[in-house]
This record gives sequence, C-alpha cells and structure tokens, in this order.
Amino acid sequence: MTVGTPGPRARYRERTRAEIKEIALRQLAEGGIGSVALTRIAKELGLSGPALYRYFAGRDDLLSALILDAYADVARTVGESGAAEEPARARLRALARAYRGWALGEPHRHLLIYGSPLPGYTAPPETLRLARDALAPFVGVFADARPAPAAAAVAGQLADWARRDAAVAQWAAECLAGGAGGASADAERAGRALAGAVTAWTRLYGVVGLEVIGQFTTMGHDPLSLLDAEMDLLADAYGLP
Amino acid sequence: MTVGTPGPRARYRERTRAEIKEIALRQLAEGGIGSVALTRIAKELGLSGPALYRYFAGRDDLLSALILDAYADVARTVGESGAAEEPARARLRALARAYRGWALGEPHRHLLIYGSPLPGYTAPPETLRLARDALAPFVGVFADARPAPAAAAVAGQLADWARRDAAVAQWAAECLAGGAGGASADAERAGRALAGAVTAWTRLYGVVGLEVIGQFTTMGHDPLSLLDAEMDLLADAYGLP
DNA sequence: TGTACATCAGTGAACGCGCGTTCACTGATGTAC
DNA sequence: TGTACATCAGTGAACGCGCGTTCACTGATGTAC
Repeated sequence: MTVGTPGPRARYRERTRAEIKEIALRQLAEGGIGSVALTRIAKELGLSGPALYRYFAGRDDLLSALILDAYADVARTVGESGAAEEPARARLRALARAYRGWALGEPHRHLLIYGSPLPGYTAPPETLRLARDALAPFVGVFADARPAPAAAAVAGQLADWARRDAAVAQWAAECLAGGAGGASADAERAGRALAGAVTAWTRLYGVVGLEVIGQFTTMGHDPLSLLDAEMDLLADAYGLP
Repeated sequence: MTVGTPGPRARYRERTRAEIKEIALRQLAEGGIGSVALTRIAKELGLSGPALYRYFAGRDDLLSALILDAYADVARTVGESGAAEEPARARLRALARAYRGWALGEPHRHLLIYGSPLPGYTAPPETLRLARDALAPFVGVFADARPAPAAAAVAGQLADWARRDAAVAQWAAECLAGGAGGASADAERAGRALAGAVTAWTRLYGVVGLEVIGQFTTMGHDPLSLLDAEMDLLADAYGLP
C-alpha cells in the first residue's frame, strides 16, 4: 500500500471518526462523562450501534481519543499564546489567560482531563508527553528565574530530577532554548525553570479549576483578577523581569 | 412529641442511615460516584432495595448527605488544626497540611466535593455555609495581612464585597476576632484577610487537587515541599510574621 | 398494669429504562491483474 | 478497459446486565389511655 495520499476510503473513515467524536463531545458537555453512550451516538449518526465498532474498539477507546485530543488542544492553545509578549512576566500572564480561556470555553474538556479520574480507566502513555508539551511554554518563561528562598527546596528537587533523568534534562534544555538544540543548560538552571513552571501550573489550576466547578459563584471577586495577581506574585517571587 | 431524648426507634434509624452512608462511601472509594447504587447497598445490608427509601428520599438525597458530611468533615479537620501554632505563617502551613492529609487519606471524598460536578445535581444550600466554615481558619491567619501590590486589586474587590453585603462583613469580622463578637473590623481589613484566605485556598487546591488526580506521578518533586513553599511564598507576599 | 391503636421498618412483585458488546451476515466499494 | 476478488462499512438479532423507583402489603414496635 502506498503511503502518502490517503485514498477515499481512509478519508471517509477519518471523517466519520471525527463526527463520532464531535457527537461524543456534545454529550460530554451536556451530561458529563456518564452520558457519552455509543448507542446514542450511533442513533444520532443514523447508524446502528455495532457500526461504531468499525471506528473505535469500544467506549474506552473513544474516551481515550477525546482525552488525547483535549491534551493536544491544551498544548496547542497555550503554546500559541504569548510568544510575542516581551517581558517574561507578561508572557506568563498571557499563558495563564490562554489556559483559562480554553477551560472556561470548554469546561467539559477541562474536567475530562483534570476532573475526577474515570474509575478503572488507565490513560494511554502518550498522555504523559502531551501533558509535558503543555508545560513547555511555562518552562521557557522561567529560563532566567531567580527563585526566592522559600522556593529553593523545590527547585533543588527538580534539579536533582534533571540530573537523574537525562531525558528530562534534555527536554528542559529544549524548552529553555526555545526549541533549539543547545542542551548546555546546567541542572540547577533547569531545576529553577521547572520549579517556576510547575508552580505556575498549580496556581493556574487552583484558580481555574475552582472557577470551573463553580466554587467562586458566591465570592465577591473576579477570578481573572485573582489569576493575574497569582501570576504577578509568582513573577515577583521568581525575579522575572 | 418530647424533644431531647431520641428514643430507641430514632436511634435505630440514625444507625441504619449511618450504615448506609458507610457502604456508599466504600462504593465511592472503590468505583467512583457511578458505583454508588442503592440496590447494591441494600443487598450488602441484607435488605431489599425499596427498604432504603425509608432512610433516604432517593439516590440524590443520599449523595447530598455524603456531600454535606464531606464539607463538614473538611471544616472540622481544618478548623481543629494549627490553632496552637504561634507565628501566623506556621499556622498557615499547618492548615494547608491538614487539608492535604484529609484529601490524600480520602481522595474519593475530596473528589466528591471538588472533582467534576455531578450533572443535573444541584447542591443543597447548606453547602455554601459549610464551604465557608472551611475557609474561616484561613481568614483568621490573614487578620493582620499587608498584601504586596500585586494582590491589592483582589483585596480591594473583596473589601467592596464586605461593604456591599453585611452578612459577609459580619462573618469576616467573626473570623478575625476568633469567634468573639467584636465586629468592628473595617472593610479594608476584611478584604485583605479574605484575599489572603482565598488565595491560600486556590494554591492549596492547586497542589493537592493535582496530586490527588495523579498529575505529579511522573514529576520529580515532593508535593508536600511544593505545598509548604507555596504557603511560605504566600506568607511572604502578605507580610505574615 | 393492661390493652387498643398508630407508627414505622421492611417485603415482593413489577415497571421501564439504556447500556456495551458479540456474531453471523449482506452489499457496496476499491484494487490488482 | 474489463473482470475477479478482497476489503470494508454497516445491519439485525441477541445476550446479559444493573439500575432507580413505585405500590400495595405485612408484621413488629412503641405509645397513649
């Protein structure tokens, strides 16, 4: 079989897969993960139930596809944002706002990957790489960070991690160099940048996650202001320009 | 009917309700919320299915009871911790660690109240008060906070909130006075304390929430160190002794 | 102290529902000669 | 350019499952006189 041109059958197949995922996402948005049902997807597509097994090995396989798509979408959305901003702290704000925009726009997809884990479901291994991709832009922001004393311990732990695991060290170096190959960054520097990125991510998740599940509805503050403040405080604590 | 002594029937009733909730919690821990099934609870208790309707109006009512219990448990756990610690920043650490301990010990209950919301389920109104109770000790910690400039906007918003809503103002005053009646605290002070408390809560949730759903399993840091660092940085930013 | 009555726990049968998945098959579509 | 064949989308019937909830009822337990 020739590689390259997909052929009409493969194209049709991809289109149907996409339609199935589209309907599944709608069900997810409307009734949560428990409402994603192959039977009803098939009916909506005008197909019989078993027909879906031509496109997905089963319900779990479909959910895996949705999860991987969501991770990829997050990485893309965050990765595309804020690259132009000049001071590092402005870039940090932009990254955080980009994720918030995505999560508020598609809360069901945020919850799919960062809500309650599906019992009995084990995520496919690609998930790890994709989750890392979303973190990469944050690592870049903290390339020249000088953490406050309170953050030194975490930075040290992550530096040790980079020392122990060569793959991690290389990944961090790539993030720091903006994708170029110069992997000459030392572990200390990588540790500082990773600490900043992880902390940015937990703060971002803290604010946005609570906002998505509606825990702020009775509180008298604007979640966006809080998010901006959190990123600014982090920029302060890590000495970002 | 005399109030006071419960009587043997009421006591038996309460015991059975407690047993039902116990089994439901075990099902929740083992298979998530979708696994909480009245039919199977009844079977485990040696009862027929419909018998449970003597104790709970239906599945949603049982879930509501579990949710309210969880909120109350959080408030109690956090409230009991760290009161003795002297410098405010040590108290803050203790509060955060207390919640983390609870959440890691009973991740299913953490997820019940802070994971994906149940579609179609609306929480009973008592939830709000109980959620506030859990925040109260944090407000006390930030009684004399002097927020960094980056946090001023949020503190201002929450001060406005206290000005607009008398009930909020009084609640904040009670938190600041440690439960005493002296509600003379001004709105600015309440706003600063509330801002600190809310921020502490989002940071705490950020770290613990991600830890519970397993997002740190591949990262080379100790989540407890990160949590401590986050609370220390917050104490720095809010000028806590 | 004894008795009549109200209260309440619990049962069994039944309703109606949707779900994931398997299997043997039919018919259309693309492909190799 | 035409034909034989393999591939693949899709069907219909069927299996087996557990679930929440309602209803009319029985029998035990507590309570008021």
